[in-house]
Amino acid sequence: MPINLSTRELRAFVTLADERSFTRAAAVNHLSQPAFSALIRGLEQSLGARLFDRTTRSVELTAEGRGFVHAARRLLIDAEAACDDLQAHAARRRGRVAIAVLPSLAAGWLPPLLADFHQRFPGIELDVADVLSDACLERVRSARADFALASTRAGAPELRTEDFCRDRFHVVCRRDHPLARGRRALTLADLAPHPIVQLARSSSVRQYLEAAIYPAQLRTMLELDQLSTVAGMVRAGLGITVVPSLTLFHFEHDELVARPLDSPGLERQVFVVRRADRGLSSAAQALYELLLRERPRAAGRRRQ
Amino acid sequence: MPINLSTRELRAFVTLADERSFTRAAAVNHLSQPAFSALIRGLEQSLGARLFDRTTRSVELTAEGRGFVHAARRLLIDAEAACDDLQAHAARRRGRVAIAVLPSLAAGWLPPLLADFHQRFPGIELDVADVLSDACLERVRSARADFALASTRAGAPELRTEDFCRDRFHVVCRRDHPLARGRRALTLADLAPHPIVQLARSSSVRQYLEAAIYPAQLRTMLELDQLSTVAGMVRAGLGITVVPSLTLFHFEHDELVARPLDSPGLERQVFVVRRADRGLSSAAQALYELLLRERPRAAGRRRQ
DNA sequence: CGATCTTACGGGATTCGTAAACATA
DNA sequence: TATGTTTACGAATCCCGTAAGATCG
Repeated sequence: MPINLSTRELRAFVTLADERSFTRAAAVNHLSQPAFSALIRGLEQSLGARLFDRTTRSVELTAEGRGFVHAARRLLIDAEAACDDLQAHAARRRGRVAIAVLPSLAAGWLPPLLADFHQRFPGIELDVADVLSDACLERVRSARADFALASTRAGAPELRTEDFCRDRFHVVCRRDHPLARGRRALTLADLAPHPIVQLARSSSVRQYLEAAIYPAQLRTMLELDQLSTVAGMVRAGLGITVVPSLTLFHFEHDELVARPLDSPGLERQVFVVRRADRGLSSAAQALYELLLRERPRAAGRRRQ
Repeated sequence: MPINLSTRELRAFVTLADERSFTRAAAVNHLSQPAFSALIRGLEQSLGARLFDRTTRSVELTAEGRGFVHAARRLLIDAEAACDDLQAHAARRRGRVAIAVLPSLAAGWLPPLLADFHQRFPGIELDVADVLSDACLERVRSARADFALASTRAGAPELRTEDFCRDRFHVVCRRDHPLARGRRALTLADLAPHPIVQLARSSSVRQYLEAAIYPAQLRTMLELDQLSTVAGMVRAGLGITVVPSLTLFHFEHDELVARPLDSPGLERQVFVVRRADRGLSSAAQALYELLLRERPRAAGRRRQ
């Protein structure tokens, strides 16, 4: 049967050691003097050791009590620090949120939302992993991320997947390009005659695109690694390109026009993935709700 | 109004985090399940933060609670260590006693008593300063010693002086020396014709002796620093010596005889000196009582 | 005699355990 | 339905504050 000990008792003990008077220490602790006396007596009794040598005129720590004071002070400080820390985390004054987000979302859509979040909760550390879908899932599974925005469902049973938004593909071309005229959505057939500037085969967007239109193929004329370079090439009139709508911010330029591309199955689904067995921290929950509230609505109509 | 927190609550919290079941955790804490549930609820309420996500089928820590577990475990360990330490000190299983004792007492009378003490309280560290009287008092005043056995009263008001024992002087000579015959106490007049082997003028014994017999003087023929050397000289027949009875153990030898020396005022008083404002530690009190119980009774009759 | 700690005691809040209600897999 | 948590409630306990008692300077 282990001992019981409360911070109230420790505080009483420490103040009595400081004040060396039951009357004053009782006042400090907002107790009547007899109640305070009983509190100290109870503490001594449960500890099994005298802490004070008291006569009616003087109250002094015993040698053993003198040693215990230091431990009591430290215990009080540690306990208060632990409570403060807990409360700060619960109140989102401190904490850390780690998320894993597809690069296409992380670059254009996410930054203003993170800025908003940081302004509302300046004490929260943020950790964004802008990695591909599988890496996103792995981060959540290994608890290195609180949740993820990925383009594949999670297979593991400890992960829970929910729909987040849909990402349509768009054709981007120069304003003076034949495809720039007209308002209706384009089809794969419309693209056939035109050479296309694409991302490298290693990119997930390219892989997704090719898988979605299979067995049809696009007329690739140039492969690049960075979307911003693709934009430059398209602006220079080297060709057109096809990209997910969430990356269109790379192509916002007067000389360029984006038109939606309609094709069966050519629509990338984005998911929210989180652990099924544990809830989100208070801070993570707040970011989660913000992102869900501000999620991309209709692909292609988003404006900077 | 600072928060209150008890080890009982922390233990309940930690066991629930471990067991992940109110029923099992309640059993561990020897409480009915509803009472245990109320305990946790009260803890969450006073902390102002949810600690567990509970459904009827599962109990899991919240993210904030997960952080608090570590702090709680450490707090429990620290609190228990502090209590154990206090109890060990009170029970004299641990601790430290520092005393300051006149060299004459420290060398002969003290050792067997310290051995006895150490056997009864093997966990108590002992620190004996075998220094002269003024240094003894200084050690107590500066709290480097719990108490002291000294030959001068303390002047400082924060020190309390009490009688400890009286130390008579003895004449030591060879068994074949003229002074060895007879049983009565000797007087200064008896010593006059005989050359004397003495300690150096810097020694307190020598100073005390000369002050006590002033204006009379002894016929010093040889001065030495160590009492054991004095003993050797006396055994070799170089002369006689005069020493406090408490140092007679240096002279216990078949060839030597000790006879008390009677002279007005020639009696060294030994005092116990301790701080007036604070009590002794439990361990120091035990040693204090042992030394008082075993203090040298009648000078000169003490046997090894 | 005055200041201060301890003891005595009645009232109120807290906490406990039993029993019933409620919720999920 | 079965397991496990929460709610309801009477009883025991604990704790507080007032008042009286004891003790030392």
